[in-house]
Amino acid sequence: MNSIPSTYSNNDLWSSASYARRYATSKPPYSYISLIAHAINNSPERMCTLSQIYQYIQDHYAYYRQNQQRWQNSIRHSLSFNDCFVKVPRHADRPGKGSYWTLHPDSGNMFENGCYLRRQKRFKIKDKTSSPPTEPNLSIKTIDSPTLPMASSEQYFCPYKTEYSTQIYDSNNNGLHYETNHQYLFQQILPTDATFRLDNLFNYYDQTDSS
DNA sequence: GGTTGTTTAAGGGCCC
DNA sequence: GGGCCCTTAAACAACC
Repeated sequence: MNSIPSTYSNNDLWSSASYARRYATSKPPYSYISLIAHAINNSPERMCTLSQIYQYIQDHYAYYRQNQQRWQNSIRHSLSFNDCFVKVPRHADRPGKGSYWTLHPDSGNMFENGCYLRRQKRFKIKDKTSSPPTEPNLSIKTIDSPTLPMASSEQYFCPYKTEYSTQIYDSNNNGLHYETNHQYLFQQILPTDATFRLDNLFNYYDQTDSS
């Protein structure tokens, strides 16, 4: 990885065409986890499909327009392997391939030490079957729904799907029977939420391909 | 058949 | 040195 010359400020870093050409194809100093997180955070609904994550990374970093099979496999592995990424089922109104991916609300700022290549500590969910975690700046909304509602004006996070049985009396058939239902718990992100902002640090790299 | 998602394994690098 | 994190590769299943 080529280092950034100290003679350049962030503002004029990419104003040099030759510099941009030289560094646009070098590997960005971010781990796949930070790239995925940034793609998610920069999406309007703070959730992305896998293909949207691919697209975001390729759009912003020329380096990832090559050897796609290699890094895309790594992206998929990162999404599955890391608890900080949560899979969100597609809404029935939005048919298509693959689920949406979002950040676990408790993952917070995983790169608060300023290093985007290696986290201080990997985020892990202690007990995946327990109730959703809470944070002071989050409010919990409980919605009875078999599918995930996609609200455009509100941000929903973290679909904790639970299954429960309801006792139903049907006089026409055999009386009592049980019906299995699903319920989702959502964490709604309030406007004051400011977790995981990588914007500043990503700024100069985001400009690489606009040249 | 291609894409998506999961899992396992190995190797390199960083930190205590 | 050991533990942890990250990357890469690969195999496989499920889905569209």
